[in-house]
Parts: sequence; C-alpha cells; structure tokens
Amino acid sequence: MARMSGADRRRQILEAATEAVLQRGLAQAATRDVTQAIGVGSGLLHHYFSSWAELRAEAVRLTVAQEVQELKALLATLPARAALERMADWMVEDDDMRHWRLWLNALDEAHRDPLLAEVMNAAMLEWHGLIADLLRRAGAEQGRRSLDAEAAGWRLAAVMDGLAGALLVTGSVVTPPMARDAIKAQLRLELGETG
Amino acid sequence: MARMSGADRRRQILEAATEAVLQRGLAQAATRDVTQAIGVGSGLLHHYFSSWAELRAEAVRLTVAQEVQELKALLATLPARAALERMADWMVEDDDMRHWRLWLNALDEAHRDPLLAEVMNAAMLEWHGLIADLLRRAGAEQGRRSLDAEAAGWRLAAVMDGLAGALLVTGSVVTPPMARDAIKAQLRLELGETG
DNA sequence: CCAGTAACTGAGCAAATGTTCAATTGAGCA
DNA sequence: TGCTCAATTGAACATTTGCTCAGTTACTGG
Repeated sequence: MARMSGADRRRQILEAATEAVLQRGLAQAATRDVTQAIGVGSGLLHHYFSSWAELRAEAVRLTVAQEVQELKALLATLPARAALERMADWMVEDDDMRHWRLWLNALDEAHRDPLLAEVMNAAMLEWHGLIADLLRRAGAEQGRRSLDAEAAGWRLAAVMDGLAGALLVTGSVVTPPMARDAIKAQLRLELGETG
Repeated sequence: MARMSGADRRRQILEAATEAVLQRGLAQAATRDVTQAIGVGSGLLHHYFSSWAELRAEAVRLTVAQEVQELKALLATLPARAALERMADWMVEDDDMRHWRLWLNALDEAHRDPLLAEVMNAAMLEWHGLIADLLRRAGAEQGRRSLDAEAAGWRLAAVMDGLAGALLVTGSVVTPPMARDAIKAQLRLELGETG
C-alpha cells in the first residue's frame, strides 16, 4: 500500500527482521514473519536483499553495531574505571535481555551460517577491543603496570557472555543483581583491588 | 530390518539424535536425519518418543550427563587444585569442540523449548556445583578463608562458557591455547595466587 | 499529461517438516 | 505348529519454508 523510498523501506525491513529474530530465534524466524509484520507482499524482501540469509545477517550486524554504539555513548564521559562499573549495570538493565538473547543466539548460529560467522567474528573483536581499551585505561588511572589488558579483556568479555547465558537459563538461581555483582567482582579481580 | 530390543533401539536413536543435533543444530536437526542415519522407517521414532521435541531434549540431557560424568571420572583422583587445572586442559582437548558446540547450542535453544529449558537449567546447576565444589576444596587445601566458592564458581563457569563461544566464533584470534591459559589465569585470580 | 522507472504484488513451486495409522513382520512361547 | 504382541513400516497429510516471475501500481521528471 503505502510506498516508501528504498532506504526507508530497507530500514523498516531490517528492524522487523530483528524483531522476528528476537521472537523466534535466528533459525526459526522466517521471511513471512517480516512481511506480515510490516504488511507487504511476500516478494518484496527480495527486492532489497538477495536472500533471507543475507537479510538475517545484515539485521544482526546492524542491531549489534547500534547497541555497541549506544553503550559507547553511555560510557563516553566517564573515567575508565567508572565506565566499566557502569557497563556491569548496563548489562542487566535491559529487562527482557534483548541484546543478550540476540548476541548469544547469533554467536551460536554463526557456526552454521558463513555470513553470520563473519558478522559475529567482527562484532566479537570490536566488543573485546572496547573492553580491553577500558581496562587498559583503568589500569593507567590506577598506575598499575602489570595489567595484561588483552587477556583480561577476553576474560571479562567471557564472564559477561557466560553470565548472560546462566542468567537466561537458570532464571531464579542466577538473578540480574547476582550477575551484575559477579561482573563487578571480576573487575576488582582484574584490576587487583582484592581486599 | 534388523529388529532390536526396545532398550537397545532407544539408545541407538538417542545417539543418532545427538549426532544429528551436532551436525545441524538443535533447531534444524530433523526426525529424518535420525531415521535415515540408522536406517529405519519414519514412524519408528514415535514408538519410543512421543515427539521430536522430547527426543531432542532427552538426547541433550543424556549426552551432557555423560560428558559431565566422564569429566568427573577424569578428575576424581586429583587434588582439587590440580583437578581445576586439568579441567582447563580438558576444555580444549576436544578437537572439534563437540561438547561446547552442543552446550552452547542447547543453552541458546532453551529459551524456545520448555523441555530443553528444564534440562539445561538442571545441567547448569550441576555444572556450577561441580566447579564450586572443586574451588571450595582447593581453597581449603591452600588454607584460604575468604574464598566465596559459590560466586567464584559462577565466574569460572561463565569464563569457560564465554571463552568457548569466543573460541568458536573468532577461530584464529582466540585459539585453544589462549582459551586454556585464560581459564588457568582465572583460576589463579580466584584462588588469590596473583603475583 | 505522459512515459519511465522504482516499488510492489501474490499465486505458485519444490522442498522439507512432524505426525498419524492401518498394515506387516518377526521373534518367542505354548 | 500356531498365537501373540512388540517392533516396524511407509504412504499420506497438513504445514511451513525461501524464492521466482509475470504483472500491476504509484510516483516523478519532462
């Protein structure tokens, strides 16, 4: 019905695809979820994307990039140590764990989809880079010398991913406050603030 | 063709289902993957399992339980500190990461399948229990008092899960030796052995 | 007003999915 | 030898999937 410029429609499709992926999972989400959600014919998607796999991967790429950018903006004005603390809060702020559900789902599905594999490889490296950079700066703020920010970054990123998984699967055992505290405890371990 | 006793056939089906899940992922593996692999008619599965979802969940439950049991046997004779070290080695010993692929896949799929959710919730708690117990004993061996083994267990379990994800997705950046060293470094952090 | 072009439709297809069920087979027992 | 019942079959069914393509519709510049 309502026609749109190519760019707007493309954006709308990508947003709807992200929503579909969040609701049904990458493997189960289907082109029809998208077309029905925005009320367009079944053939339209192929005017903008050459295949569902491509649309899917692009939607994940865009959403993840957007989230990372938002987080960066949130932390931009803080000193590194405070930014890391803020990051732990941010992790559990999202009520229904939208980013983590998508992130873990994409991480998993990447083994079976070459396009997603590329996307998530790049995303993982950027994510680690962001964390390692904050750790490096936090170490510098405290005058620490011996901090291996690269290695610590992988551990911290891993703790966050792993806790997100535990949080999502155990429900009542690992709670959001627990997860947040675990991240903060990890931070203290890495920065040698153990009492 | 070849008839089997109910118990044997059931076991065979479960093994084939695990293989199918490993190859195609929980969401994509299909009943036909199983029936064709073992050469039986398409209806046979429903003689042993009421639905594909149930068979799938049972296969995961069994495989995970089996792996945990094998690991426990491997660590049984070691002192706790050495057992934890051995665990880090074990994590990357499995060439093509069979257990981790299944574990992460099931953890992710659990959000969309109530049966898997139960299975993975229980598995996660047992996994954490195993780790926390080793940490507790390792702390005792070293005469440490202040170790919160429960919290440290969640962190260590999370680091392992997270690193497995990074290992699987980054391929050449995070390598098995790196992952192993990261786990061991985490161990040292938790046990207060930082130099 | 009139092309021309970009946006858009939707019926249709081939492939794959889980599940059912009436029929068949075979092994073990009396 | 027959009987019984569990094990097994596989055609059939209703859904769902991504994708194609021959058309149709609306905007837009001349």
